[in-house]
Amino acid sequence: MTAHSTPRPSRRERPSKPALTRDGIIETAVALMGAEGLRRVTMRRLAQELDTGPASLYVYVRNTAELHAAVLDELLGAVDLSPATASGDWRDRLVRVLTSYTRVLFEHPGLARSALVARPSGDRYLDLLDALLSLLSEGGVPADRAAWAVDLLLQFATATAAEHAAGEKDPADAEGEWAALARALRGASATRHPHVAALGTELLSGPGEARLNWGFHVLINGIPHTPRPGATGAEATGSADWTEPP
Amino acid sequence: MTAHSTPRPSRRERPSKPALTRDGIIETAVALMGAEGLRRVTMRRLAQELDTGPASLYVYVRNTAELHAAVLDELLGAVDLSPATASGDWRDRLVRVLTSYTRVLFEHPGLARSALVARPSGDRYLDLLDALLSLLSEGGVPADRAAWAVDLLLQFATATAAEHAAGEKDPADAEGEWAALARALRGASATRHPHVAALGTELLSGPGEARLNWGFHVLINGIPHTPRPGATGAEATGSADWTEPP
DNA sequence: ACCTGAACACCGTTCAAGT
DNA sequence: ACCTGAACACCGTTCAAGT
Repeated sequence: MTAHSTPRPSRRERPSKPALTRDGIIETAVALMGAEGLRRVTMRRLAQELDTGPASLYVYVRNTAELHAAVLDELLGAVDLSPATASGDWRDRLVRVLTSYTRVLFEHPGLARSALVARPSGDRYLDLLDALLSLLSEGGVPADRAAWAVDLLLQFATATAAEHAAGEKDPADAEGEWAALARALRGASATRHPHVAALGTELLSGPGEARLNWGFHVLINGIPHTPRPGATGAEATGSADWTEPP
Repeated sequence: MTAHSTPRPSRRERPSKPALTRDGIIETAVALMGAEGLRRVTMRRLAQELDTGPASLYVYVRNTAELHAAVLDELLGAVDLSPATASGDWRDRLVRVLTSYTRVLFEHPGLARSALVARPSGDRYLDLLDALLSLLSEGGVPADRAAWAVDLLLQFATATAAEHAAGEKDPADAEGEWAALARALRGASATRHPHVAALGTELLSGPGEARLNWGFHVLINGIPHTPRPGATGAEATGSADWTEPP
């Protein structure tokens, strides 16, 4: 029996226990999230899964926020970036990539919440940034503006997914919140809140997908019309010119 | 001594202990947040402040999310809505109201985080909605579009404030996250991530205020150019026309 | 040098049992 | 009817002490 054929000595209780490395920890975290949801991906529960104490994880991961960011970066591998190199209108393809990103986050809204605060910075995230920047560049968006635009687009997608984090655990809670807002809107006083009263629950209307799509298009239509302040020396006397012909 | 001049009997330990009512609880929560920050506004800590057990609070408040939403609504009283009824370009005045809203949230980014998931639905929030809707109406934005636009504008402002929730406790954490992303961007491979590499930390550049302002203007410029799908019978064969002349 | 048991200082929420 | 003590089932993070 040669060395290469020797199965590595398995630990007593779990033959396939992953090695305690950063990658192993994150891999286990992803699996745990798939099995039990993000809210079970805690330092303690994860340590338990790895047959160790929570303190051990702090050797490889700074804190819970960093752990979640790493998990998200892993998940970002599922985003479809192929439209970036396909043919067709750049705007449509931009929306396709962003929609794919949003769909991935919708699966784990809690992760979207974390992403707003602790952004991922791994390879998958850079892949996504690069794809979006290449589409904006193709669309003739100046580089300085694209740098800000990519943030704006991702922030909108992320925030939209994060909104669904309500009642990830208990759907009754989410319903309660929604119902409270709907009640408030329906009951709006025509004298104190005339515009709200006139619209009523129209303010909450429409399928989420249509609103998401509309939002993407508002941004994509607005970006070419909105130069960065001072970009071409227009800031002058304090109040920049915030519009520009297409 | 008549009844109206009789001071109400004070409880032994805290003469000015607020009554245990919903309003009293929320008032105390606001004070506690001012004194110790949002992360101390927990059911347990709040109960302690009110000299009772946490279970008592559940008679008046459904859960922690609802508590935070109520606190936020209270805070929204500080938003300056006066530009809504002032004179001048409606776009500028819209930005002024939104900037005031964002400034209030910046003081308590954790609350902005909650707001993305559990929106407030109190009077202050309706006041804000109505002010924004009146400005959009003044700008000639069709009502159905304004209903979605107001959401989009507030979501952007809220998400921007929420991003600052990183390191609300320990500034070192926030620095760590930011540094990690900056390192990743600077170290981007020119072959795998050419666009990211070309921009580098330009992606993180600029004062937050300028980016916020730019974002508002992108939205405000995009909204008049982007009809809601099917609004005027244009949806036809599945792919709506997502642009419109100003 | 590397790792971790045990502790510190907390959480949200529920419910049986009191008044 | 209204309220709550006590319990249940957890948290993140640190650090002294082990190997």
